Amino acid sequence: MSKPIGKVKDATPREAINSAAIRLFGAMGYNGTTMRDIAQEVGILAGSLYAHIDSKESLLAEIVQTGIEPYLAILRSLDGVALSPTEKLRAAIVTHVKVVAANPERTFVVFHEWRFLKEPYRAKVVKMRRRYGDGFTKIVADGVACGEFSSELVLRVSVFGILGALNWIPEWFSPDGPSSADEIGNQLADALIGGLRAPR
Amino acid sequence: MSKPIGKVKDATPREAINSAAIRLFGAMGYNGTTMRDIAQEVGILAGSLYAHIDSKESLLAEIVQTGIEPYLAILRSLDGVALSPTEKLRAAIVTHVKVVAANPERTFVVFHEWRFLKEPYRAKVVKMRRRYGDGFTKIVADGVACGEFSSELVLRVSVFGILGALNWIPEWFSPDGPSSADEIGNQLADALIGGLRAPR
DNA sequence: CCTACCGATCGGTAGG
DNA sequence: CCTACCGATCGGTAGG
Repeated sequence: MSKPIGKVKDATPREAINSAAIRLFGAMGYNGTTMRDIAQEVGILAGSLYAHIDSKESLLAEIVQTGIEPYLAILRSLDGVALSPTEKLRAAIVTHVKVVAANPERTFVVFHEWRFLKEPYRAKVVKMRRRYGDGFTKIVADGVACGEFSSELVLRVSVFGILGALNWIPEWFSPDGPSSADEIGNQLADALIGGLRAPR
Repeated sequence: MSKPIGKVKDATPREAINSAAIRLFGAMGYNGTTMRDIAQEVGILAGSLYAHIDSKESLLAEIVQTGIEPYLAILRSLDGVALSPTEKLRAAIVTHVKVVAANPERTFVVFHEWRFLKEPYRAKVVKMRRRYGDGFTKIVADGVACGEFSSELVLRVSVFGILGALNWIPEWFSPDGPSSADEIGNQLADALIGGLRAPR
């Protein structure tokens, strides 16, 4: 009945190292994971890792960059498609969740550990993240006032949606930004409560 | 014109250590910060820190626990108050954002670094986090189908709200959970797109 | 709060 | 992929 937790499809040593690193970076953080931890998970000695990778940081960089790719692919697949902004936004959200679900651990590393990359890598990742945010911005901007709306309340997801939006605030909030905390709070409340309204 | 970045109100050595640790844990992560980093920021030597704190981990624990407190206070202040669920949810969201704005760095540490705490501390923090989530759940459950709805679109905040909800998914998603990725995606889309609907 | 230091462990390498 | 090891740095302590 218990699922065979698997490195099942780690065909190459490099793949085994990648998936071990994803697991460990996710569970203990990049800086909390040692090369010896990774080596043990793979079943080799620490020094032997360097036959397959250049450095710990390049390993993280590869995981993060490859991990963002499918998200950027979502936007590419929707670009120029004949859908209303509402339909596009729904498609982007639904597909995003599917990509998360296909590999939650990798995604966790992508969104939490990228910031420990140093400069050659960091700039590249920052650009990719910005491109993703810009894609959503464009869809929303395109559809400021069109389409239909229907809300089916589902408690669990709604609450996680609210908490996600709230807990993400420290990632983008700036005291020097254009909106006060009060304005932001009310705008978020509008956006999030809107989704909870029962259809009449 | 440049603001005086200040440890201005670090009256005691312990307060200076706390605020230095908050800055550094936020910028470089708990495991990426050394006691020597903190000591340097405070202006003393590493060993001298231990005249004021017990350990690196207890320092993080104190920051995280104290940092969650004002969030739990939001729920306490709303408990038993005569407001509709819609009003309560708005109040909770708005106040949450104000607490973030009052100390974004501390909040960043609270939501990102708590997971590096080990067991005596960790259980306590997990319980506090759960209590906060439960508070929102109760408000939402209380108001499943009542109140009015009005949406004022503000691009920036809406997009960050959407990305926050999405980027938070890996924190709670489980392949063994009650909903498929597709169900979750559509429920999130309902909730988030609802807030973008132009009022008619 | 400093001097002086500790055992442990880190990322990484040379040379097979 | 292993043996054997490196310089650096880690969290923390003893004794003032």
